Amino acid sequence: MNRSISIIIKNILKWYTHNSRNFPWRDTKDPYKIMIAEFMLHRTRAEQVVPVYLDFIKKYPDIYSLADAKPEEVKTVTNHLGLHWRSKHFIEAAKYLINNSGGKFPEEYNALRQIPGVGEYIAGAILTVSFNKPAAVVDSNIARFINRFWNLNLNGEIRRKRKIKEIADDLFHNPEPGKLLFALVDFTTAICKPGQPLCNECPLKVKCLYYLEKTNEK
DNA sequence: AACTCGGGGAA
DNA sequence: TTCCCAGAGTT
Repeated sequence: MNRSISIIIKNILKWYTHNSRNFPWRDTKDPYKIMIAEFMLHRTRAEQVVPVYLDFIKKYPDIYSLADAKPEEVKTVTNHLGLHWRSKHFIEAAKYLINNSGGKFPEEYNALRQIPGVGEYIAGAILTVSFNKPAAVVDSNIARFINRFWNLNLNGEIRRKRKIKEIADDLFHNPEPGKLLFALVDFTTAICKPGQPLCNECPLKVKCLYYLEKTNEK
């Protein structure tokens, strides 16, 4: 691990101890609950997901109760959150896990990706949060942070580009990858946010190439 | 690589 | 009013 990576992790985790947000899916390592939360969090504000998530978990506390659910009742989730194509993933994922892995979540990336609706991000979230395994987890916020901090100057769907994934791989190769994910998401929502980032409040600015370039141009 | 999906809060 | 949110599937 190179030196700047370890400094970033240290500072982000330190920032997180004073600035963490509380969400119900952060109180658990249950991969089922992590998956449900992440299904709901697709392009959707976390605050908007909270009541829907709590209601859903109360109604379907585990894989088996969800597998027996009525599709029209599960659809109330996307009635509230939009992106209706997601609604089929809930029951399909539960049935897939029961039929293919005895109702248990696999603990490796390629196997997780076979679950309906589980893409690169959710697979990584489950690995890091539930199983404490290193895996690159790149959402739009983390991609933006990486793009800025190393001044990569990438455009378009930067989240899926190789350079971003390589750096994310280094970042998440640490003892607390799940905690780092939550910390990075909060940090990139509050400080290194889209539009104008709050560089004055950023604990990483002295190392950030975006900040250094910006301040040099003045 | 580019496009689409969507209700809803924030600017 | 516009913008865009803890992405994934498809073309």
